[in-house]
Amino acid sequence: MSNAWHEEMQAVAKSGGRVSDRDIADKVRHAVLMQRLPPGTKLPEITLGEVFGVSRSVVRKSLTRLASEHVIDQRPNQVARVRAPSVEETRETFDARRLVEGEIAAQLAGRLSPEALEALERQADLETEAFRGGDEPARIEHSLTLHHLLAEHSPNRVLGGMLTDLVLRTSIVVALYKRSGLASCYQEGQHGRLLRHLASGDAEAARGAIHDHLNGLEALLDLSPREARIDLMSILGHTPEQA
Amino acid sequence: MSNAWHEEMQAVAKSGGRVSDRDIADKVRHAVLMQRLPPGTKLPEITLGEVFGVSRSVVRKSLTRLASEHVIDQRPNQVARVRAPSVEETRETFDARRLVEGEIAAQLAGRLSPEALEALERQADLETEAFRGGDEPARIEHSLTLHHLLAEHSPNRVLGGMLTDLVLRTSIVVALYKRSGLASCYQEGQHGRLLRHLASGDAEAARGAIHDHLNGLEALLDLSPREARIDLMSILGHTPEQA
DNA sequence: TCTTCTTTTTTTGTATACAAAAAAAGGCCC
DNA sequence: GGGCCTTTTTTTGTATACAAAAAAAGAAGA
Repeated sequence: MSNAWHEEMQAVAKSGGRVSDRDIADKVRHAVLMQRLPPGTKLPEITLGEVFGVSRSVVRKSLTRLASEHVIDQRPNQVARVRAPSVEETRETFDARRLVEGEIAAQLAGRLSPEALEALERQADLETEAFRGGDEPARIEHSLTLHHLLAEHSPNRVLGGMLTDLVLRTSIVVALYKRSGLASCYQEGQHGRLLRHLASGDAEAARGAIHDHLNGLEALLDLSPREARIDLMSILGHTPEQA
Repeated sequence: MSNAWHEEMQAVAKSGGRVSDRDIADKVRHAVLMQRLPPGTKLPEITLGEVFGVSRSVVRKSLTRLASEHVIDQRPNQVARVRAPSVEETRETFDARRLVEGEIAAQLAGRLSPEALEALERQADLETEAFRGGDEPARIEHSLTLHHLLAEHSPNRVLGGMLTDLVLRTSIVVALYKRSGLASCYQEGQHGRLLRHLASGDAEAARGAIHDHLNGLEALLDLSPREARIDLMSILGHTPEQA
């Protein structure tokens, strides 16, 4: 294991107390989201267990969980690796999320309690603040929370669960394919516009706001010729961060 | 463990050779789908292991898998049980499936290869045959296969995966809430109509066919006052098939 | 007879040991 | 130097043992 990886994992491990499989999954997921564990990174059970101070049994459960969330790849008799979604899958993920989140926004329009709306607005404000302050990790967190709130408030819990999954998967591919020069994916006023339509109760306008928001986000990605590079990377087993 | 349950599981166990976690999950899922393991049924790890001839390690993995598919409920320190989706969740599942499968059908219209179309038609014919022959389990299998084929052929693999999940969940609630007098949920000519629109390339007609098909199916269910009964059952831990 | 508390049994959570498979390293020949 | 085979090491798959929690059974009292 390389030093960088090990140190990252040490930092990621819970300071004290017992850790559950959920804790480990949370930490690893977050590290992937924050691009501290790049695609292809190996996640051996023993190492993970040592870092978090638990045995393989617990680690195994968390890995299974992460695999079902499409965060890692888990093939029989092989070490789990951080997944590298292709550009094709990226487009498909956005497509699916437009459909699902658009529908949820439409269903939610005009049916949100004042408290829920206020909570959403608070998140939007926090995101803007973090952007103005140049704290991109915080901005991402706040943006994610906003969309997760949307999923939670969905009257249809099944659709809501699907959105939670899609928000995670989109975040991963955004982190992966963001144009290199780009400092932030913040889109001025977009969340505000969505919230206005949700409050006023215009379902189709809310759906449209979601579509525009996601189209804008997808447009900030570099989805051109990397395809081949990524595929070769995973096929040849070339891992960037460790031997 | 009651005799009925144990015998059912014996029957369900693979005849010979080693069994993987996937095998066990497949068998249990199928038994749930065929209503041979009613909601609330306990699935203790040791018993399952004994029946399939493997240790708890393997069983645990299969249970985790089934939980992520929403087939069973798995709470900390409690035995896994076959899930009993509420009527509310049933409606939400249908709603979600209408959205996703409708979109897939629309995207697929006019884009299916002749071979794919032929395979779909073969499944529809097999279903009709099984219905005419009065073999309901076989009819269900063929109907399921048809929708799974649709999911597989989806150009959007992410949406396809979501549909696979939703088809399973719908089947479970159909088995659970089917009106008691009803012999079959077969809907004359519906699959044929869908396939015609898929072949002719009329996207909105294909979407409409899916909507009608699912609405018709939902209408065959008894979604009235049981809500309370089911909830009490799971809350009070009253299990029908075993002590 | 019903309730409540205690004791026993069952069942899951976690760690660990050993076998099998895959990956890596080393040595060999060209 | 580069490719190929053998050996070693690493890593996962599975079974099992023991502790902790939950469920069930039993006993005592009203």
